[in-house]
Amino acid sequence: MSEATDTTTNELLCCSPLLRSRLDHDEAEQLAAVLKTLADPIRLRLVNLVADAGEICACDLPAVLDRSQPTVSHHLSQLVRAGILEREQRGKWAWFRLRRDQLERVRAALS
Amino acid sequence: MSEATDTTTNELLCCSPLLRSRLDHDEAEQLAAVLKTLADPIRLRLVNLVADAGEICACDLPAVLDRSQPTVSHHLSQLVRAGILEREQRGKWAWFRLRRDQLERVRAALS
DNA sequence: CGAACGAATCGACATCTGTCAATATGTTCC
DNA sequence: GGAACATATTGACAGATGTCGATTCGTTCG
Repeated sequence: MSEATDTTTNELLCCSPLLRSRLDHDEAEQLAAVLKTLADPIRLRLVNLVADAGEICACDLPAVLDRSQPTVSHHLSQLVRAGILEREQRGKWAWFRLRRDQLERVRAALS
Repeated sequence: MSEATDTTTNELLCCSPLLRSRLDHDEAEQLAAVLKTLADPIRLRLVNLVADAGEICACDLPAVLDRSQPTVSHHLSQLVRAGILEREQRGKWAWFRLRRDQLERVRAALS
């Protein structure tokens, strides 16, 4: 494959506002799933890093986070799967950007 | 003891805005802890119920949530410990209210 | 093609979590 | 005090989760 492969972006999410409308079982499950993805210190630091830097390369992260390469890869996958990050392949490196709109949806779901 | 025992209110929380300032390890841990408390479908439904009703009695919840009394009690404890709910003893019943300010802090931490 | 390297997947493991039955604690009321 | 009832705590257990080492996959470049 060539440069700039696509942006494996999962469009999940969620949810009517927790404090303002009735939440059914499915919505509760979905919102819980997204929150669970965010509810980890390493993943929060990833979001924080990418928010600050604009984009981050997976190659730098094991050193920054003091976690093994497979562990970092696993956390990144979870964030992409939840729709919080988007992934872009550039040559042999994987770059990640924040999907601010999706994070905003989570915030809105807590209103 | 008599009526209206106090409001076992834990004042935890948290955090500087995730997208706008550097998050250190401790802040990441604290925010992750609060999010983890919210990241469960039963607990989200509890928050949703209490937001709608103003206050809820523990006595009704096992039926509403289709969970055993100990399980419901456990979830309520977690929410109180995280500062999301406040508990009030009235006679032999336990009533819970939402701490909207605390939930708002969580939302703010995701901004 | 083959070597080199970045990232994903697999397998294993310790820990955490949600759940319930059984029991204990606390409160009311006779 | 003692019966009745609401809630919390304890103990046990299955399933999920975070982690790493080893391996595989994918890409680049001699």
